[in-house]
Amino acid sequence: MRQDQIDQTAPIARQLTRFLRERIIRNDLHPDQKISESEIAQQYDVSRQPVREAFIRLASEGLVSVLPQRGTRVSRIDVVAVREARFLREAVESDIVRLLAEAPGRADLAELDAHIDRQRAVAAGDPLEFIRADEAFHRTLAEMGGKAGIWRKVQGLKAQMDRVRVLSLSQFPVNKLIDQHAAIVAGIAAGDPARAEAATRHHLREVLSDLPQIVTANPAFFDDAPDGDEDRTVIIGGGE
Amino acid sequence: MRQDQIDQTAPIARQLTRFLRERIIRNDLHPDQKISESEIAQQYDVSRQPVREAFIRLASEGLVSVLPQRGTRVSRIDVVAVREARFLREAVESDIVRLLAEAPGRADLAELDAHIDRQRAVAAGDPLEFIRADEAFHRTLAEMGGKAGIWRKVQGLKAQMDRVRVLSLSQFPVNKLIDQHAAIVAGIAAGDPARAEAATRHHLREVLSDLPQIVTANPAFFDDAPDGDEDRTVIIGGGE
DNA sequence: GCTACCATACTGCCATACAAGTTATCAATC
DNA sequence: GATTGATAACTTGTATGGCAGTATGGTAGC
Repeated sequence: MRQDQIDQTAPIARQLTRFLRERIIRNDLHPDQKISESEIAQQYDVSRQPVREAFIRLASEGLVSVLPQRGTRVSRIDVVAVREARFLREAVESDIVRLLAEAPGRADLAELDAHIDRQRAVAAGDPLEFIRADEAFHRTLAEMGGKAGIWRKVQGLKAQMDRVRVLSLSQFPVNKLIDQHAAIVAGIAAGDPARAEAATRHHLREVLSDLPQIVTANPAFFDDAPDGDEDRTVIIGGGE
Repeated sequence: MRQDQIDQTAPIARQLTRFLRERIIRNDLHPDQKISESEIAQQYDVSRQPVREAFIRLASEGLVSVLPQRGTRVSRIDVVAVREARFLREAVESDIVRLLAEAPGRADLAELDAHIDRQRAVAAGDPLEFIRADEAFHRTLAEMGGKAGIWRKVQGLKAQMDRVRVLSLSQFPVNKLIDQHAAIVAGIAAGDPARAEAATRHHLREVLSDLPQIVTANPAFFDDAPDGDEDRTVIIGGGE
């Protein structure tokens, strides 16, 4: 059914982390679903250990929560984290775009146009495919701006955001989003930092504009009082 | 030498995570220092497995970086992450303080005063002790504001910030910081949200004001191009 | 003296086995 | 029928052994 296959030569735990993360985001593993180490291990025909390590990584991203001796379950979507991720993206990406607009030679406009063409091509097809194209577009911007490092940092938080996007796939105003992408590129091409930045902020603010409706439509998927991974309450150990 | 002792009845891996995190923050384990699973396991007289899992957690916090088949070493301090953490703290805490000032009954002023008294008591002693008191103060604010959940989320990022604070301990203008704390409490007590918020922002902006000097004074501790934990470059797996 | 090579001593990674705690099941008892 | 208690079937946690890949030191060959 799935085509995610383990490559025995590469580190298994990290592959599993990627696979499971994707399955959670695309809602193949849905919130509150219980997943056990042995169950997943059997599915991928590996031992329990790498699965366990993947769980630890996913737990630190807030995608699953492990209850000692009781089980592991997929976390609900943390609305607060989603808003934070969106906020962070806006801060980072608007900065990047401004940079690109200020130094015209830096951005490969032809490549950006190609990205937009691709988005239009898949707009009518599989929504997941569009999200991938969208992802590639934004990542390319970050790379051109020389901010690939920061981009990767944001990704961890972005996973929560992507889960929401998958949920809202059906009512996705895809063409509008593509037009907004085009507007960003146009701002860069014109060498107009203010315009490019404004277009980016506008775009990212609109992406989750329908978050409240999605939450009320799928209450079981969201959580208002999420439980963190472990105890970080005291960074510098108590002395008394 | 150390008093951090493993409690065999509680989950070992999580205890180790806490111990090692503290040792990194307090610079007992310094940047670029190589640490191996077996070495740490021997120190705490446990098996390698929980150590390994602690490493994974610390890696996802950016405190160590594991190089497959090569070794694990303490990460340098990521200046970008430090700034981000400070920024996030300002956003969260100024919001919390404003909330407390708006609803006067909410904050236990006596407890806050007690915190400040404690800070003055330890101001001249062990600098680490002051950081703990400071930490407790800010955490209490978050709890009173009912934002303990968000607070814990920020903690993960804050670890990087704390490392810097430990480095700058000697030249810490401790009394000034305490006065700023008092100003925040005064704002809350007066029921003046704007004043309380301003005091908070001013305080948090000053905490790392000497970051540049610290960086130039200890260049070996900081890194400009940190390497993330693992590959998060593609959230939704490539399809082409 | 310099380079290429090989043995050795590491490293992190994975599989397996065992331990300890939690939940579910079901039967005996009131 | 409702409650209680033992037991079995889970769960995650830990310990151990062996594996493959990497750095290191020394040595043979040039």
